[in-house]
Amino acid sequence: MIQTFQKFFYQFLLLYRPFENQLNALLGKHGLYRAQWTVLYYLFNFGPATLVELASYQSVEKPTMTRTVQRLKELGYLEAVPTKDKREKRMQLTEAGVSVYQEVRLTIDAFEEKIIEGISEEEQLEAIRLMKDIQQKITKWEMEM
Amino acid sequence: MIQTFQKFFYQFLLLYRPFENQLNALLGKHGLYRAQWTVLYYLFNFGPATLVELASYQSVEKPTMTRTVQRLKELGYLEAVPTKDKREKRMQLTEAGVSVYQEVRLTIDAFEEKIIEGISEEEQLEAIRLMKDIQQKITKWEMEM
DNA sequence: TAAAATAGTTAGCCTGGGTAACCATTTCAA
DNA sequence: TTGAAATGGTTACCCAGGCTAACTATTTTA
Repeated sequence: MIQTFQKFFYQFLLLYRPFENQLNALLGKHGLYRAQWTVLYYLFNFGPATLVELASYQSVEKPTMTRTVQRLKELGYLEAVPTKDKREKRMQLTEAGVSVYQEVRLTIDAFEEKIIEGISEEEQLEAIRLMKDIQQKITKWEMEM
Repeated sequence: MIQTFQKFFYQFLLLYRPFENQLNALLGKHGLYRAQWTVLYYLFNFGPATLVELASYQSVEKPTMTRTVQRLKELGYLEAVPTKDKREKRMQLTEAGVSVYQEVRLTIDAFEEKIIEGISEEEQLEAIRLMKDIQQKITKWEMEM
């Protein structure tokens, strides 16, 4: 007998691929990729962050984030902000970074608005809550393992 | 101003990585990966399918699915069923495939049940409907591009 | 103050996406 | 009815973006 939660997670996986494909297609026009985009999103909305903060927030390992950040730095979208602790590198968006984010945001907005059409704000908020909840439970599970 | 739908899709991306990480960790104990697991899931629940059907359902290209299917065949979990059309290869689970699916299912169930704890069946069904809806809209968007 | 912890990097691996080009077979239209 | 187009599948090869292991530099702590 097929359980509802099994369907739920299968559908989650099914949705991911076409979403990422289209996202990358749109980002590609600006020379960006998903992994870079989520870093821009984070820095634009939450302000400066260290590599460890970014890696932990996005659930990837430090070397993965090092590479993503390096690419964004090469593109001129990121710069270091000096801190007391000489080990850490706190990063923030450059002017170019802010303006490329805002420009790309328009393209992505058009896409996201289109595909979420017909779903009320309440439902969206409810879904966000649900996803956050699951994510927290995964973190808890990881710690217990 | 940060929009609700922007948050929604960012949270979606944020949830994907830790979920896939844990899924792969559990599957790894049985020598499997996410891409293979979703094929087992499909064949177990929906019965035999051709490569094109699988690829289209999971939104990947044919060569990607060819590779995934080949690995499952090497593991002895898949076999071809003869059809009229000599071009196509319709695949189904072998006995070993069925029993490995059922065995692994237990591990995954334990994980999925734990992390969806506290979310009612109604909410889950609602979320499934929502994700299916978005997926359809992405397909529509792709066709219009 | 020496050892442990933390921030970040480099090197090298692997999964699993993709495209291009191809073969075999089937379908369709002139 | 048959030649062209469409379809199912494969091979070869490229690339993003995950990972671990091992390292350096700095800070914290016992």
